[in-house]
Amino acid sequence: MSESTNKLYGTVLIRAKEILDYLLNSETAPTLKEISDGIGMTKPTTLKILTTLEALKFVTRDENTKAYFLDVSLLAYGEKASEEFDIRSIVTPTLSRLRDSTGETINLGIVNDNEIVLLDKFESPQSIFLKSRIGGRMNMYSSSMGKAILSAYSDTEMADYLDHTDLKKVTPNTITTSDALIADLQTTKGRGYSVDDEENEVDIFCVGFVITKYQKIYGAFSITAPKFRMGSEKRKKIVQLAKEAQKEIIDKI
Amino acid sequence: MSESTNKLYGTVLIRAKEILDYLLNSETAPTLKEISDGIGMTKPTTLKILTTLEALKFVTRDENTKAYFLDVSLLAYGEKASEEFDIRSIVTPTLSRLRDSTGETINLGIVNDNEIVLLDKFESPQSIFLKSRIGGRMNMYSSSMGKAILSAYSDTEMADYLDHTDLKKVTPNTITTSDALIADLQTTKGRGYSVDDEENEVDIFCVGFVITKYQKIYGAFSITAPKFRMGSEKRKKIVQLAKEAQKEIIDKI
DNA sequence: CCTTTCCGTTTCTTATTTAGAAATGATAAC
DNA sequence: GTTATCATTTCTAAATAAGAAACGGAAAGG
Repeated sequence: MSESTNKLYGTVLIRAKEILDYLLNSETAPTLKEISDGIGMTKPTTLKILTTLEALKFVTRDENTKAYFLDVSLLAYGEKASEEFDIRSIVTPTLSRLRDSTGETINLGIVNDNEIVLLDKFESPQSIFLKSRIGGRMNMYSSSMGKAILSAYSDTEMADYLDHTDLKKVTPNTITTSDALIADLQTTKGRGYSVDDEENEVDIFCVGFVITKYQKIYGAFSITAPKFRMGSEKRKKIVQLAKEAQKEIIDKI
Repeated sequence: MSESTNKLYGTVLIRAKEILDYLLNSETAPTLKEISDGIGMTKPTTLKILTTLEALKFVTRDENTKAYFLDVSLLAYGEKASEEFDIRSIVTPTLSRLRDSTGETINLGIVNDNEIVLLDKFESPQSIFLKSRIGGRMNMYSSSMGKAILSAYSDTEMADYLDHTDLKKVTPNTITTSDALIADLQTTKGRGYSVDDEENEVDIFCVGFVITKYQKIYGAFSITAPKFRMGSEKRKKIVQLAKEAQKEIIDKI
């Protein structure tokens, strides 16, 4: 999974990223000690990096509790980055209507570094899963958006993907062998959409649709719901609506 | 405007941020030379930092053109950061309805480091301004959201704000003296909303409403439109709708 | 009210890392 | 096929970083 073991320039930069990632994955704002313990750096070093990160507006510190958290200044970078792939402006009206017509949550994702990055979501009024966050990542092999995209991959691309990926179990239903995955993708291709039946998260059922035109893969969208709300009648209806949405989107590209 | 001139730790980190900012403000993906010239660093140093940033998934490089751009991985940090101020979940349904009832673009902003950061926007179907981007920043003194918030500041807070801010002209209409600004804020307070009459961007007229409860200021929202669509009749109607939205939001906090 | 403990912060010095001039490749332009 | 332009590598003096240790200050415990 890694090629060049050349030592990287910018030790401080690498450590700073470790800190940012630690903050990203913290439920509550951590203190210096928590951070330095958490990543195994000494307190002085951690403090110095944090102080600089604060001066650069990457993190903020609560003066009272002395706890650190990510600064909203970071928003700008991510938004700019996602503009490059501006599927969003094309896709938003359609997916927003699809949310209304299905009553379920719609996700929009793109591939980044062999994973799916959640680019946008259109939440159903009845949903209260905050599990996923814009910018969040998930496996391709265990998610409906990922499998929708994989089903559009060439053999070479697929081989390369498998080469760089461990099919680790995420839930009891996760597909963990290349053969099973390839078979599933074959079915997906025939059916025109992918199915994630509690493979990424227990109790959650998704169907995924790839956004592709003239061989180019732009991304995928999915409809997510708790399994009990995805009986076969409902699912049939949702798939129907989603296929129309997919067609509409592809026409607009 | 700066207090401690203590030298900062983490030279590379500071330079890395310069590069990220350069990418943030580039219209098109720049090459190594453009970046190094643009920020006045030597090519070897710039290249080394960029290589590390690429390894850390902060930037991506187009293999063909060798141009760099920000990586979507950055999305996650900003989104996490903005969760801290989760006005958004409270405010979204109301503002989205306000967009529909007014037919104009609604912005949601918070204060960060004496500036307004655009946290979300609800775009009118008829709008094609891409001027503003989520995460983008604007002056408090020249924007309706900023002035709405300033009008809720105490005298001490206001003095501190003025102390840290240069009232620079952004457009011919920008307010550039403390006295004029204070007078405008007085009017704003009486009226219950702020007005930005081409003070931040020519041809653009906005009204701004602060979101505050029990002395705490959560943020502000604004309605933005090209000036020709903001005649006094329309404006009256919009203000009416917005005041209802403001009330509804504050009740939900 | 004193003692202890627990963090955050500062100091200091060796070891590591960096910065950039110069040289070298690679590619495109002429 | 020569030149120009940009990307990349090499190398080493000079700048920076890392962490042990000591310090400070606030809160907890007796």
